Amino acid sequence: MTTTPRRARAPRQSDVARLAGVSQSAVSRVIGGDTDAARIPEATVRRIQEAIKELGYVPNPTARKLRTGRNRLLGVHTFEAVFPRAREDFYFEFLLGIEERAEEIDHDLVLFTSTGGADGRRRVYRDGVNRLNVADGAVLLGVAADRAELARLEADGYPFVHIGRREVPGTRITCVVPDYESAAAAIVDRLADLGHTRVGYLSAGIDEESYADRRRGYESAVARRGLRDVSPAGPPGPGGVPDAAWLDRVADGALTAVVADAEWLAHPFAEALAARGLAVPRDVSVAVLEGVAADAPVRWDCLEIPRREVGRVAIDTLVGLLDEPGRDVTDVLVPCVVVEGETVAGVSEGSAG
Amino acid sequence: MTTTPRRARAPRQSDVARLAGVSQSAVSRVIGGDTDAARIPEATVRRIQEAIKELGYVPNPTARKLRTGRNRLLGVHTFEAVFPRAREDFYFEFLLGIEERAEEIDHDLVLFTSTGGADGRRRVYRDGVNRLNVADGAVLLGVAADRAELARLEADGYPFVHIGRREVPGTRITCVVPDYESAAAAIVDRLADLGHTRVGYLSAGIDEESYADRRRGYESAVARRGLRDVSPAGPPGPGGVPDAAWLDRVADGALTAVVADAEWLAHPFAEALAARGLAVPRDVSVAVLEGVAADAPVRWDCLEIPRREVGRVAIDTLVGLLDEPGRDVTDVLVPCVVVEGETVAGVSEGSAG
DNA sequence: TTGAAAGCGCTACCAT
DNA sequence: ATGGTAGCGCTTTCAA
Repeated sequence: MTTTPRRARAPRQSDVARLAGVSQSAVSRVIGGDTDAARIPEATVRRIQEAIKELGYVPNPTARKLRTGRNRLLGVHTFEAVFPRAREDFYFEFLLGIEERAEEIDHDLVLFTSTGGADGRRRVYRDGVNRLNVADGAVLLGVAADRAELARLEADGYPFVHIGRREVPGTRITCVVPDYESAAAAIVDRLADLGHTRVGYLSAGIDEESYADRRRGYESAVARRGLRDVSPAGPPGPGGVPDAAWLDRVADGALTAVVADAEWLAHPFAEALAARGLAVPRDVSVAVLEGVAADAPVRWDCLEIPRREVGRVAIDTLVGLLDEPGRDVTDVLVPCVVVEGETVAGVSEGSAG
Repeated sequence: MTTTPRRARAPRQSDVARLAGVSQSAVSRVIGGDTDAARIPEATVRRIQEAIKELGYVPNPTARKLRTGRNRLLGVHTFEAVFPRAREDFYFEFLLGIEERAEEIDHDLVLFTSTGGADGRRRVYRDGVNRLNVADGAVLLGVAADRAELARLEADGYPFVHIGRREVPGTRITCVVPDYESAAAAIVDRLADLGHTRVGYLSAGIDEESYADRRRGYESAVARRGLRDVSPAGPPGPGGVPDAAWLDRVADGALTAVVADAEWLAHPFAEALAARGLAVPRDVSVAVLEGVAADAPVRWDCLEIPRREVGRVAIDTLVGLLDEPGRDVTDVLVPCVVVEGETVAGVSEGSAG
């Protein structure tokens, strides 16, 4: 048995060319499948392919990338968590969609993992080096995206898309986002269809784009349907309990339906109602504007956030950006599904007014 | 406000050089920190750094890699599973160690994710292309490592280490492995120290290197300490229940201690003993040659597999390979800790003999 | 139909 | 101390 020397130099196109008795460019063309443009005779192609096989030649992706700017590598950068850990549920479905779609379109994925700061937050730029640059472009995700880094990436002309809306003043970044606005509006429409005319919005008070989207959808639908908005004035107290004065008004029949932008607001609200002798959905309907685990204690009417689809769309959007660098896409919306649960009902006679 | 043209060409060293009024190689030297070798005056260095800042220059890792063969990118390839899922995941602790160490030595990690086959198994080679090639080297893991791929990688001279021993005939692959052999021997030594002279080995019958390691450690220690080996003849029946005839001999006092190479063998064994009126560890001591969850129903005497440390060592070994391509490392052993539980005791008087 | 050669951005050698 | 330049492996234009 011949002992292969360890760490032998990898064969290059020129080696293949020499063995096949052709020029290096011929080899390149055969590998690139360019046999149409410059018709290479069957026989030559075969000779080259044999040489490739004999030498065990594999193209060098680095050289390819340097030359063409592409290497069919897409980066994925998450701004927090080491390997998907605490937020594993949050990321997981997105990642599945990303992977699934990348593979369908024959791209490889590169997951950038290293943190970079002692704070555990992940950075794109380390010592001024854009680590993502080895990939053709990247999908970024993370609730705590660093806006300065996004802005810099954008200024550097690095192609990327962000999952979740992120607005950075003076910058147009391409985002792929669940369409919370339409979903919130659809829920209000449903309430209106069921006869509700006085509704309220329970806000967690989170200052983030996706929550603004929900609120906007709610407000536009309330206006469009001519409903009366009877939302509490301020943010909830600790534990998500709403303002007591407002609760008393609700107990007096000030509204018949409430929309909460987080599940953890709905629970204390329902309990506060119960304490006042009201029941959900008999007296007040409640809908939640986010996804709720299937095994949750209460089957809230809620949203289903199409995480997987968002991941897939992110890949397609990114590749679109790569193929057409001129394009200026900003938001790509992915529809949410409204899930009917057990907490929304028609207006009961007693509370109609 | 000036509108930056989207997707502007990234600045190169030559741009910096022009702006600073120096040659491109001077720029390269400043960036490479080579100011010692070829003393560049303070003033020049500063001018160059200003130009770098003004232009927002960042080095191109692809070009770097093409030139030097290194880009401080280490690949991680897992042969199965999509994204590392839960904490309990087989991979998780290894990955933590890998990430931790890579970061300490200022390398970035690239997680190769895409499957490649319809079977869901991950491949290194796809259409003959070694996808790992963008990284300087890689750590591979996976219980179902494809030996053919390992052999090919090795033949191609690609630098990699494998976590867990994998033997491929005719090939010397570098493995980082928990030292099961020593650990198994240490456990037997402890049993011998406690007065046990007749012992048995419960094998799950898994045909894998790490199980062979355990058995070897057991057998060498048994021989060295002059113990009598009273192991069951064949593999366990369904459910891990050992051969009944052998159990009867155990009930007759044929041995006083047993070592199991999997936790799921220890349970049915203990139950079978109980059915025959024997107790663990009163009559028979039992040790498990693998890690056991801290919250397991029985606190077995067992091993603690240093997964995190294995990950760290894998990185160091890999980088060692990169720095000294000539070296021919094969197995790197990482010590296991023997965890004392409640299932091993000294030989009781009644069963001594 | 095929080959020669330029050049992607960088590092390092060899001049000055 | 600094600059010119070769060349990493590849794709692609231009000539032959």
